Amino acid sequence: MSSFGGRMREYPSVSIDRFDRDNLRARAYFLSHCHKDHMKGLRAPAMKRRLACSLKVCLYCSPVTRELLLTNPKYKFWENHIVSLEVETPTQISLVEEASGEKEDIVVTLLPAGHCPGSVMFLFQGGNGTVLYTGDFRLAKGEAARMELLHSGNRVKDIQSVYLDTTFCDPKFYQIPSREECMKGILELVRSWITLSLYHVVWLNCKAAYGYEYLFTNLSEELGVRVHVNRLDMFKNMPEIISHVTSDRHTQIHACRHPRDDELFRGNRLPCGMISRDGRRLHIISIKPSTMWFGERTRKTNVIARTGESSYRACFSFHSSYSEIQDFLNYIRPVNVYPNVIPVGTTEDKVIEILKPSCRSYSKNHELSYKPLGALKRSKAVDLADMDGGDELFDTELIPIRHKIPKLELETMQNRQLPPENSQGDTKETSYKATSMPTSFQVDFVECEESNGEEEEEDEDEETGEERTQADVLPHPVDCIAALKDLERLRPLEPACEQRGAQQQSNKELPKWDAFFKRIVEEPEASEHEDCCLPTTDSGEPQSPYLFSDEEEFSDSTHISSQTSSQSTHISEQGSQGWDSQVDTVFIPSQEQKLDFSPLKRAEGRAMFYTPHLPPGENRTDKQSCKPSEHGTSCTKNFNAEYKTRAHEGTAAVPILRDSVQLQSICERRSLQEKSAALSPEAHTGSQTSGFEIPSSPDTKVPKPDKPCSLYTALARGEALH
DNA sequence: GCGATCAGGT
DNA sequence: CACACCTGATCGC
Repeated sequence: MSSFGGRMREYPSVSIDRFDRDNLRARAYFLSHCHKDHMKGLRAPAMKRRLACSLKVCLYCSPVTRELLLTNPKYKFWENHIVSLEVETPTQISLVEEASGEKEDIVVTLLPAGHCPGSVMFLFQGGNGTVLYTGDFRLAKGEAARMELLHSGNRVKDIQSVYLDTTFCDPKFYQIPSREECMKGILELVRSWITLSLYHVVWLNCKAAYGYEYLFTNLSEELGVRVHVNRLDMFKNMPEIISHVTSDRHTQIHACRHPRDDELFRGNRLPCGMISRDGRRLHIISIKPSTMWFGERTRKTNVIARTGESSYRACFSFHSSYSEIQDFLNYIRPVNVYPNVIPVGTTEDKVIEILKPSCRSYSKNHELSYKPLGALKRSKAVDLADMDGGDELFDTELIPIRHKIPKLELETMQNRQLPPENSQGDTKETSYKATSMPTSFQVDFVECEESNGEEEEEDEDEETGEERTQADVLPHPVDCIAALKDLERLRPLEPACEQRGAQQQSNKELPKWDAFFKRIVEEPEASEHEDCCLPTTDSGEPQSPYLFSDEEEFSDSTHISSQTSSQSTHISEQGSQGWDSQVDTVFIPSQEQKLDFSPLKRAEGRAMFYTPHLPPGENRTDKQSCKPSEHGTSCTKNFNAEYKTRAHEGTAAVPILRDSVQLQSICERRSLQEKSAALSPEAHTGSQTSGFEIPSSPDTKVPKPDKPCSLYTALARGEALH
């Protein structure tokens, strides 16, 4: 639960996700998502009075959040004060103190947070530096690297502070199966049950909260069975969701609720009271989404656990795991980090201890005590975030600290079998691995991900720190626009790709100095892409016996392995649902495309319920107009057409225009990428494994591809497994 | 009567 | 485990 007080140190005149007490005096409000613990005070009488006395004060949120909020009559009084901002569209906001007329301009950018429909992070840029408020988030490893707007040019922005969702910032939540893994497990369980007969029904025992929608839509899409829910009016303007849920009880998948639903279930009844049309007895199983995690020493097991004759738990998390948080923060490397959540059982100090090594402020203060291995030192490097516009001199002489991984390129890497767009089919695997790369890149990358050793870099920082800060600060709208012009600047794709490849290798080749300090199981950055991701098997580090223990996570449960989901979960930008299928550049078998929950992809047009109102150029409409045969121009046209300055009545929110030439280059690049994908569709269905591959224990056999389904079926029937 | 807070539940 | 929510009791206005 968020304990964020509502205000950031850098921009105290705005309040985020808290609307009581001092926050009542804020010049502007921001809501990251529609969960009650982030809406404290939002419908209080004090806030009602505040709005009644001000024509100008506004609540900024994503279009989906606005929709969800205003569907609830209790929040209707906000209607004329809500400004929805498009995701991934930098927007200038004037913060005016109404009494004095004092004014401060900031630029805010909403970034997809992957927590629930409409959830976003807020990136603020202004006179006091760049700060990121994550709200609640679930981002897979590498997703920060794919967010264009966290970067300037090819590098991550110089971020002063991150206000971070630390819900699972505890090593005991080291790893949580990916969305894809969890979805896959649930899908197969549901499929195995409801295909037994029309009287076999599943009850998804979901909490009353937004965030399960992708579960419903994917089940519905895969199985052709809509999900019964109590209410669906809030989705009336979200066709991607509403087409997969129903108010008709006569369906085999239910996510409806009742105050005594558990009790009803024990009596073999559904919360909605549905019985079969002919009076025959229903066979109901319940699946309760729960966060199952795998601590650093815990052997990975399953995403589904049987907890009773007709009861299952399915792994499901709205929040990033410990290792996902680390990955995120290590990529951003802010100067400061402030936890939004102090999990029970831990303290703020402990959380900060964990996060500090990922912060530059800490690295500076502690660099002398952390010089364990000279070989791992980074070569001279300066983070020129936000300074690179035209600084080619620096670009050639200095090695950026953290490279953006071009979105499409990263996807390529995650798919592993896919070559860079310009390489050829047969040699694709070797072509990128064998590509030479500068040593400095290797060194750089090792440090980016593996260490907190910042000595050399920070030495450099000391000298240039001021300029860096200055460069990142956007004190004036004109400067903002100038800086933002670089947002989409794209560098040749190969280096980042190679870096990643090389990093995967260097993970294995270089000493793991981290292990000298903490007995943490190191997670190879590339583990999501490894066939076997037992974290420590590739290091010389002594193995914890627990790692290979056959101890089960759940003492009295039948397990369903998630090995079924070892195939690619990558989905190209061409989706398969509804509107997507009409696009003439669909290359991927639909089966492959449906299980993807990357917020980035959502933001790109598979946004569906998360970000249905997409920024121009990122959405399906643009994709459609961006066919390979006509790449470039049409996109640019769309961009320009849609990027009109849009002044909100009574507000000063203005989307920042982007450079159309750069936008065109993006379109062209994406089109090329699509072409490339089209040429090698088999690559998408290759042997890529997701991050949650389960290693076999010595006495187990790996089932054949068709086996898991029969396992699920047997489990669903309650049969014993052997 | 309403809201804030807390305890207890899922 | 913890989440995000609900209900009910209590208190203050």
